[in-house]
Amino acid sequence: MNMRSDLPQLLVKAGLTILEEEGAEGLTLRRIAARAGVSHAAPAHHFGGLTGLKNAIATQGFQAFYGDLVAAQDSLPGDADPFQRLLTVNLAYIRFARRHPALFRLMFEQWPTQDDDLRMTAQATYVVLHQCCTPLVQDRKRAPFETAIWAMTHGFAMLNLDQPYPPGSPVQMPSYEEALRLLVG
Amino acid sequence: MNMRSDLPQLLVKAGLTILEEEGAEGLTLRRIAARAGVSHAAPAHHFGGLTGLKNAIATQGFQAFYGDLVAAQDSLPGDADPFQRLLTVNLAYIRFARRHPALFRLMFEQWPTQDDDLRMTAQATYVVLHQCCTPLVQDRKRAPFETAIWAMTHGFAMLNLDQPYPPGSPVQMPSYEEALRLLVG
DNA sequence: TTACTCAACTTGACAGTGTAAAGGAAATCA
DNA sequence: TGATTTCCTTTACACTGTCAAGTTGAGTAA
Repeated sequence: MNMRSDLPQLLVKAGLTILEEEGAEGLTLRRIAARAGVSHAAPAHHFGGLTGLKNAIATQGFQAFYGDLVAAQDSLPGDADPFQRLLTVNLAYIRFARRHPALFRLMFEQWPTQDDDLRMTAQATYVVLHQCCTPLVQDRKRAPFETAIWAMTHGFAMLNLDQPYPPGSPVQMPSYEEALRLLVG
Repeated sequence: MNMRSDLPQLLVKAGLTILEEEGAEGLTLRRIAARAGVSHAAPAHHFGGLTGLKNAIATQGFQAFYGDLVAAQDSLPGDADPFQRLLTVNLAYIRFARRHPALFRLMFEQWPTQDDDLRMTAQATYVVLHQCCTPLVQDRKRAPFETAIWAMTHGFAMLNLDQPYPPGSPVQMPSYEEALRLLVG
């Protein structure tokens, strides 16, 4: 083990910081390395290249994402109304996207990959949504119902990424609850 | 007017071709210029820089997108079932995204911009969806209903961009009809 | 015709980018 | 001790966007 305890983790963290502060354009091997205080070739050594580092950053992003969703789920009592639980979790989904637009974009750009860590971390996130949907399925078919909810939430998040509060836009945060109600019934 | 009739249009077309053939990574001022047979600084002259050229490409993309949606709408007789009409248009939406994933991503990345051409072209696209939703609103509130449908369709398209046909994924093309049916009733 | 203007490019230079090869330094191992 | 491996640096290279300056050629006015 080297003097600095864990350079890969340090690099991922530097990448996340840059992503928040400067957006996707600033996410550069050399700038990440500079912020971590190492030479520009160090990241490539640990992650194989820019793609590998992006995958690692996306993986960490999905972990934080998962944490937010679980926290939202746990913020309600166990006997809470299933609709309120689903709404709360999905609003956390959308809020994460709005708070970390560059990271959110990166996550779902890197998502289709061979990287097993990234794929499995992303899949773990979906389980939360799946659990929230289950008690609401009722007499519907499970798969299309889940698909509809996930797609609607993800689309809502995507369309609100960079246009946070456009007055005339048909997509606005407050209307998500009504939209979800239309679907769940 | 120069010998070559319309270089800006030629550059946009070259960009679209590169986007289809090589994806977003190939979309470079210099490669676009090379494919159009001009010097590497010519694009910057006409579009002010890479951003301007990307905006122009995205605008053209939205025009093609609009054309696909209108064609889908017109493929049905005037007295067709409103649900079938909405479904047909939305499947065209999703199919466009699947056929041109890199362009689709670019379009919605450049979408939040000051470029009036791009913004207005993109907005024209939404009108098609709006029209298809109208006869299905019934006793619901219009805005959340439209939002729900658009978000679901867009999310579906996004989640199917790069994972075209994953066997186990909860998101699959055939299930969109069922998902839409859940929402429209 | 001649001189001027101006838009449409080209050329050249520059800082910044990812990647790869080679080297070094220090820890680990035999 | 000597050899090896891991971690990282240095160096080099091709490629990128942008900028400034130069070129070209067609129109315009005198």
